[in-house]
Amino acid sequence: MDYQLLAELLFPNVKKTPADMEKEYPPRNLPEGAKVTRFAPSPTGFVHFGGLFPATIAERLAHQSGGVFYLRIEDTDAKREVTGAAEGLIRTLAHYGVCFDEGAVIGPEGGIIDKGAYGPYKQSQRAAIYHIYAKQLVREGKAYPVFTTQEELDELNATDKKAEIKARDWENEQDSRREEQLKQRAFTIEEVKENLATGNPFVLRLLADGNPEKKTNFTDLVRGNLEIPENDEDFVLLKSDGIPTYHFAHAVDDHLMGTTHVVRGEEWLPSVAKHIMLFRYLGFKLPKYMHISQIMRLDENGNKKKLSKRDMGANLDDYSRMGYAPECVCEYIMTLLNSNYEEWHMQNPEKPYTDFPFNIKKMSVSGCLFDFNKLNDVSKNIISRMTAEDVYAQVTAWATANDPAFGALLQQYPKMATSAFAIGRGGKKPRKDLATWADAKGYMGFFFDELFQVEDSYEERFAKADIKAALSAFLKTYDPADEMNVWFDKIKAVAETIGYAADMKEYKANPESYPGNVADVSMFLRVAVTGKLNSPDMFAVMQILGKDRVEKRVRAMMDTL
RNA sequence: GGCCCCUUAGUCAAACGGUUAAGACGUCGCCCUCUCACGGCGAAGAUAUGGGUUCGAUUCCCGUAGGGGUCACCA
Repeated sequence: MDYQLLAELLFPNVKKTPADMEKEYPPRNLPEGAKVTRFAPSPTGFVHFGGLFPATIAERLAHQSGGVFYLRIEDTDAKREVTGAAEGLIRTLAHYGVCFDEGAVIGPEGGIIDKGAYGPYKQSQRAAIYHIYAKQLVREGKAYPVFTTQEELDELNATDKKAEIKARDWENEQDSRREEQLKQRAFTIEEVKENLATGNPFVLRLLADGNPEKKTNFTDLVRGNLEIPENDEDFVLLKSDGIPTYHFAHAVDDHLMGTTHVVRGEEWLPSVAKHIMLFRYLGFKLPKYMHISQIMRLDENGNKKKLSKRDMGANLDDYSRMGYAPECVCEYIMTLLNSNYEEWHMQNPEKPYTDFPFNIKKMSVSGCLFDFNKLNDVSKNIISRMTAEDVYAQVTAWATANDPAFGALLQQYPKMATSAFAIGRGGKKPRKDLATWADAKGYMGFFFDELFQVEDSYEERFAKADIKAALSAFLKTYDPADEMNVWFDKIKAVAETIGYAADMKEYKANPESYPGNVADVSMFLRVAVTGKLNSPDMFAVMQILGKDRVEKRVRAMMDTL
């Protein structure tokens, strides 16, 4: 077989050589030890929560080492591409603090443009580059074409690949596949000419020289030394539309763009043998690989399952909608990525997570389960350390987008709302009431007359007459100018006037001697004023609500008794 | 089904041959307390399993089971 001729027949328009490309993409001028990493999503929809893991790791590795972190859009499958997905993806990642030094960015008029000298960063714009290497492989007898007629191709495209794969008979597949492969390898130049003349499309396949009985050693930075069988599959390099598959694009792009560390999901682990072979065929240096475990969820049988598209919390944007602050999600991810993060954070509570010395060696190999409890805990801690002004601003921004009526109230009464958020804030032991901005409404919505309603009711063991008497007595002595101690002494006095214990210790010593105590009286007031059995400090609440509101609500409650 | 990866409490995880097997979240109890939240103290709760190697195994090796991934002209 004349491979030189074959290469010319297949790629008549390709004039450049790999050597030309090396000149166009010179090695990066970076300090010793600097890592070049990338995030390379395909624009098929939203950013998956699981995608934030490799993205965060890649970002940390690059920026901690003084290297480069870039974004490459892997849009090689036109069928699955969703318009606008790439832009959405960039925006979402930026929201989570994942920012790129180079690569695809949103242009001034929208759309994706390039930034950096190693582009284009959209694979659909790199077809000519891939063809240079494809031609080279053909020339060296390492790749060959397989033709199909247009009708066959249409038929192929019409089938549901996913369903087809599921229905496959794996047990008997092996031999027939091998046979088919050998048949496809045997062809003549004349046949190629004929096919080209009739305009039949072809895919370019790699001529695999591996023996799956033999194992290659491979070192993964998180998983350690692995033994993997050599590749013997003539996998597709170029699809019939001339666009490369992931494998081929990965090799060419990561080589040309100077990627030193490939961070990707563990679903790529079985493909590593293919990549090792491809890099060898192309004469490229193999980058270092890190295969990250998937994030899991629990299915209805209690088994771990990959967090998939449909699942709650799979879409990163869901967290914004649920009212989680991005830094809370990021910090939660850090706790999963490096288990010593929490310890570090306790010692450095004021430092941002980007100051944490992220360490590959501390990464866990097994896939972890998503835990909302932990996220909420992390989140409550972060929010508890924010100022009331910040909380007000964030809650207002969230509510304006997600709960407009509530948002409008927050904007209408900024002072009252901020004061409400200030209760128990600051100091060594701040309250931890909010895990999400969405929690705010339930926590302090009662401050607004527009939202106030009596949600909880009194226990039946309390005589309505007692409650009414207590509320009435309270109104007689209530003075908003009182200090807290004076205020509370008055509550105690109210308790006494209706025969309830004013002193809790005394009450606990002889609970049977009293129908109730001062805590119960406080509860009568609390329900009247906040509509709930639980609320922040009553004194602070009344201070913020003001005399008119307090009295109005207490009177309204008395009318219902 | 083949191949690959994984396996310490409900969850996330320390312990890189010798510990009473850390810690955090969650759960429960007690204390503080005008409720809740916070905080303090405490409790329950784990090395999947069977064999080796070793004076000694959570740790090393082999088998078994379970879980996950993958086997496209998808990434």
